[in-house]
Amino acid sequence: MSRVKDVNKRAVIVQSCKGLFARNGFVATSVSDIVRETGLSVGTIYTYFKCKEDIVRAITDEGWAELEERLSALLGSGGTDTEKLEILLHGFLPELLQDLELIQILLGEAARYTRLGEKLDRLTEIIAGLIQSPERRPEALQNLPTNTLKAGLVVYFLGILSAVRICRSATLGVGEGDVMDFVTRTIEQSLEIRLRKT
Amino acid sequence: MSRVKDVNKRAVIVQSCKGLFARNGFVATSVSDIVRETGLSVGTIYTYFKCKEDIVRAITDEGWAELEERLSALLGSGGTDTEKLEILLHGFLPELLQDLELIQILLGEAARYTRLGEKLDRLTEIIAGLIQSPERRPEALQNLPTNTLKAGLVVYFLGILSAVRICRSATLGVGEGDVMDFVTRTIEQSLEIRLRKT
Amino acid sequence: MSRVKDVNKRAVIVQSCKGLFARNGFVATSVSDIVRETGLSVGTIYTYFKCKEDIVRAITDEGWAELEERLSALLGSGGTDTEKLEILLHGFLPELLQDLELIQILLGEAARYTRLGEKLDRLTEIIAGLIQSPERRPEALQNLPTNTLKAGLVVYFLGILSAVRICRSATLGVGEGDVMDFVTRTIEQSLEIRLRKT
Amino acid sequence: MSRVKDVNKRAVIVQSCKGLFARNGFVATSVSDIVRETGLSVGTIYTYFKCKEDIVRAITDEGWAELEERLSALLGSGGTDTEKLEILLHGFLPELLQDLELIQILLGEAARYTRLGEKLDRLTEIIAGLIQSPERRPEALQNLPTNTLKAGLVVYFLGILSAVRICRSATLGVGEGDVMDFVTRTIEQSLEIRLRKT
DNA sequence: AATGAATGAGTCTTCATTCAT
DNA sequence: TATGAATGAAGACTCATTCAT
Repeated sequence: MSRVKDVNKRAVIVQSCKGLFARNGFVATSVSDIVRETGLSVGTIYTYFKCKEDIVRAITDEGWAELEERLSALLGSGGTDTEKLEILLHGFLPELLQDLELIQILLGEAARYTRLGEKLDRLTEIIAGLIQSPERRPEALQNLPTNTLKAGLVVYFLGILSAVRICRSATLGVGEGDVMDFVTRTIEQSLEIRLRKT
Repeated sequence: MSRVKDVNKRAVIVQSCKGLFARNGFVATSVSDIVRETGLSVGTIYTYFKCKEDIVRAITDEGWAELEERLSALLGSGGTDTEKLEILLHGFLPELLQDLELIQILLGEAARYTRLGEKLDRLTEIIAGLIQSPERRPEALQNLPTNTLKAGLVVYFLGILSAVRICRSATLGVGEGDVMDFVTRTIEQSLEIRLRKT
Repeated sequence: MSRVKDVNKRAVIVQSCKGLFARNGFVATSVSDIVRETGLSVGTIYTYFKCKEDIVRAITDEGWAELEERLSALLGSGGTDTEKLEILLHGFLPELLQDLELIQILLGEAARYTRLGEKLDRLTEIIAGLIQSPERRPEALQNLPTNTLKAGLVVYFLGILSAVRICRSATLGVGEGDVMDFVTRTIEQSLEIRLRKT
Repeated sequence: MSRVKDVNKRAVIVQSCKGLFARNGFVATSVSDIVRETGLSVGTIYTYFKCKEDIVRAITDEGWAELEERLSALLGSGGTDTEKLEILLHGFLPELLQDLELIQILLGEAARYTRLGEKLDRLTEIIAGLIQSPERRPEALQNLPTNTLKAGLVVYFLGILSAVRICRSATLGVGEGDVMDFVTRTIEQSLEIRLRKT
């Protein structure tokens, strides 16, 4: 038997590329950058991925899948909708923001290679279901056409991610904390609930 | 006696590159793409810009300056704050969304070459001033720490732009109209005003 | 106790490569093409042959040896020279043309790796001996310097093979049947014999 | 104005590649071989040809066109058919054999990129017309079906070229002179004419 | 000012071959 | 013996930029 395909090496590639792509962009990252960063040989990169594009796809698909898993784990654990929203805000969102590299890639040029539309669709579906559940009272939300609600979720979601992304990379007079602060207030107000502080 | 640099040609380059960069990304656009699109020669491109980066910078700096000008023109014309907000929503925002190419570039990889942070700072400054003016009643807004408000504006601003951008490029179950619908409702509700329909 | 090198596997490699080399050329055929075609592993290929060149050499050497064997078998069976010529034309030549892959390789780039000269020498020797035998009458042939005769045989031989090769790969207004027709007529006429039809 | 596309450089490339392709084959010749041989830079190669294949095509198409021109020039000058055949044998054929590199390429792998079929068709058309003209007496030829005649011409043509090609590259007990000797005799005999010696 | 040929470092990818298992 | 992961040189081709004209 030959040496066996090493899960570690694949992971090293994915991990290095995540940083590289997030920092420099997908197109601007060369295979030799990847070679330098991973310490592997060119040939080895190509035994694990058949082309550069496949690496971004792996990063975003796997990253997103992990995210969705974590989300359903969090939401599947039962509890009232309010509790779930709390979990969403204080459990999921920070975790998501942790993985800014993934976001950077997802929202960057890689959008060309990733089915970002589908991914967002699935996510808004889940959250819209949660928010519009009969348990939730605010009339405003109940009467909102589903598509408008979804659009809102997308605006919020992308807005938060973009804002945090910009906060970190550009010199902006506003920080990540401010963004979270704003988000918390908005949710509390629009859903007429009170969430505990972080 | 030398001919004078031709403003037209510069404009052709800027205009063509705007489309090119928005569509294909900055790095992925080659100078020969630019040559093809403009119908000019390589040499001519380099007569007007000393390198590719300078073209993006011109696009975003000039584009943004124009945006800001338009904004102050709109807001400087007097009127109550509510009227100004209406103008913001129905005059400025659609105009901005018109120039999706600029947005695409601004939020894309070019962020590296553009001082996006500064630009956002200036914009939020203007709008925050408007919203927090004594004339506006909602306590919620009045009591909001300025930084939180600014963060909110950034979230909204980037969220709207990103959402519209994604709507157009990806297949998302939600359209541009839904986004605008959501935005209008949100402003009305949070500012406790009623805006006329588009 | 080690397993013995498997004659079958070697044959599979030779056979697959024959097709591959004939179809795509030697240089243009990659080892991974061979792996795909044979269903064997790279390592196994290298167990049976120490390099790619050795495979062409095996194909052409063994192929040619087989050809020569068949030829001497046909000619050794006795009979008049005219009968032998008939056998040559109707027995050997079609059989040879059957193996167009071998020809393709022999006349193609692989000529670099194969001692084609020697092989031709041996073949023309045999046929020249046959044609110039005292039993053959045509003065023209009898008086022909041996080298001229041999040159003629080479011209015919290569001409026929090349013509058939081209007929099959290019769109030529002339077919394999026409070539055979021509050859038969020529032999009949120059040797003043009458050969039965195919 | 910029430096003007240099016909010389194009010619240098074509000439160098002709040698390279003939000697080493098309696939086996790398662009860096071409760079080394021509003394030009990679980039320059690509300003004159958009890919490697285009170089072979240029070589074979232009080479063949030149050949055809020369042929019609020779044949168009009037004279009896016998004189024309003499010209063909002593004027055209040696000239053709001079350009062995072209032949090498034409008959080699490049056949894949070159419309060799068409080229042969045109050539045999011309010669067949010449041979079958009413002026020519030998019944044998007059009664020959045109396709058989053409096949014969192809066999002879390819046979001669291949034979000479092999003579020069391989160690064969037979030389180019023998080939020419054979060809002369064959033509004299089959056309019942007497050609002057070289 | 305008042109576009020239450049060679750099692009992604494939190659034949080796060798640990 | 059989395997196929590992390797890095080499493959064809493109790039942004320069500069002679």
